[in-house]
Parts: sequence; structure tokens; C-alpha cells
Amino acid sequence: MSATLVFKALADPTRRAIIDLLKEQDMTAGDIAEQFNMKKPSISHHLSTLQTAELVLSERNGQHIIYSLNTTVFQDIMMWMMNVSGKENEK
Amino acid sequence: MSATLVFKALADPTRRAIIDLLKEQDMTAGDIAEQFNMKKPSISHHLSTLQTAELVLSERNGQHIIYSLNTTVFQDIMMWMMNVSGKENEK
DNA sequence: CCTTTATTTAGATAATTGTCTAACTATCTA
DNA sequence: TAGATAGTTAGACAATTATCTAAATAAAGG
Repeated sequence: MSATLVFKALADPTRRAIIDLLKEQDMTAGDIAEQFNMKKPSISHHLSTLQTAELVLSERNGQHIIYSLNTTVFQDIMMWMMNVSGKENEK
Repeated sequence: MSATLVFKALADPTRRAIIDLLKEQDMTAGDIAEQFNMKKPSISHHLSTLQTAELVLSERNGQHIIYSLNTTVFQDIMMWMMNVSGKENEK
């Protein structure tokens, strides 16, 4: 897990909105794109960024590609966060 | 708290290293800069980014400016993370 | 096969970012 | 008040990023 890639991925509001959608249910690239006022290639690029950061997973189903959250990485980042705010409390 | 500013701030390895230092103890800008193979203005810029994201606080003490962590924002981000990995578990 | 639908890849462009050097501001002390 | 020390601000430049349009790939159905 690369913290830099993960935080870069999370630093964009559109990508966080995609994550918010995927929290509710797995979705196809097309269905995700429909939710945004942005061209499909741009959403595809955001999905690729999320995937490189290992925040989402994808699986092809016929013509569709279905995206889902990979919660493992969220947990890893939370650990890092907890370590930061934990150490501080030791002061 | 702006999630975009916070994640952008965390997306840089130097800034995360600064946070790691500040976990251990509050430090002056100069002492922080000494730890990196980078000119002072660059570190100053990174500190400014961290401060804009409200991840660190600063206080002048004579000639020195002392930086410290602001753990409140870390907690806020953790909440957001927990919400993501929590919802997923409801599937 | 040919067409349609779903999605990605390529290439262009404007905006943002990280780093540097040079110059500035603030504080202390002799 | 002049000089030294601590730190920031300004301006430049190369690298990265977010978006777009156009073209390419993949799968399904006639």
C-alpha cells in the first residue's frame, strides 16, 4: 500500500464522491459516470486512479465493468491516522 | 475542515514525515528543516500547506516559530474513513 | 461479420504543485 | 541602531494533474 497514492486519490472531490457511491452498492463505470457532470473518459481516469491506489476493485461482467470498494486499504490508512493521533495523546 | 485540503496535504511524503516528527514532539521550523535534504523555503512552504489544512498549529516564541500537531483534524478524517469502511461492512 | 453499446487509451491543454534562489520581515543582542 | 539568526514571501521553472475530444478495444446481438 502506497500512502502517497492513496492520499492523492482521496484528494479529489470527484473521487471521494465515487467512493461515497460505492459505499452504497457496487456499480458499473457507466452508472458511475451518469452521476457526474463530466465526460466518461474523465470518470474512467478517476476510476483508474482509485484502482492504482487500490481503493477500488473492478471486475468485468460482459460489456460492463463493475467497480467496488476495497476496504482493506481504508483500514490501513485508518491505522496510520490512529497512530498519529494516538502518539499525540502520549504527550 | 476541508477534506480536499487535508488529503492534498497528506499526499506528500515530506509532509507526512514532518507529521511523524511532530508526533514525537513540538519543533521549531528550523529544527524541522534540518531533518530534510531540502532548502528551508521548501520546508516553510510544506509547513504552510499543513497549516492551511489545519493539520498543524504554530506559535511564535521569540525568534522561533514552534509547530505542533492539531489532532482534531486527524480525528475528523478518521471518522470519514470509518464511515466508508463501516458502510461497506453492511453489504 | 457488422453494428451498437460500454469502456478505456491517446494526445492536447490549462491549472496546480514542489522545488529552488533571492529578497524580505521579525526578533534578539551587543 | 547595526549585525546576526530564524523564518517567510516572491518569482521562476519543471513535473504532475484534471479535463476534454477523438480514436481504439471489447463484448453482445442480429
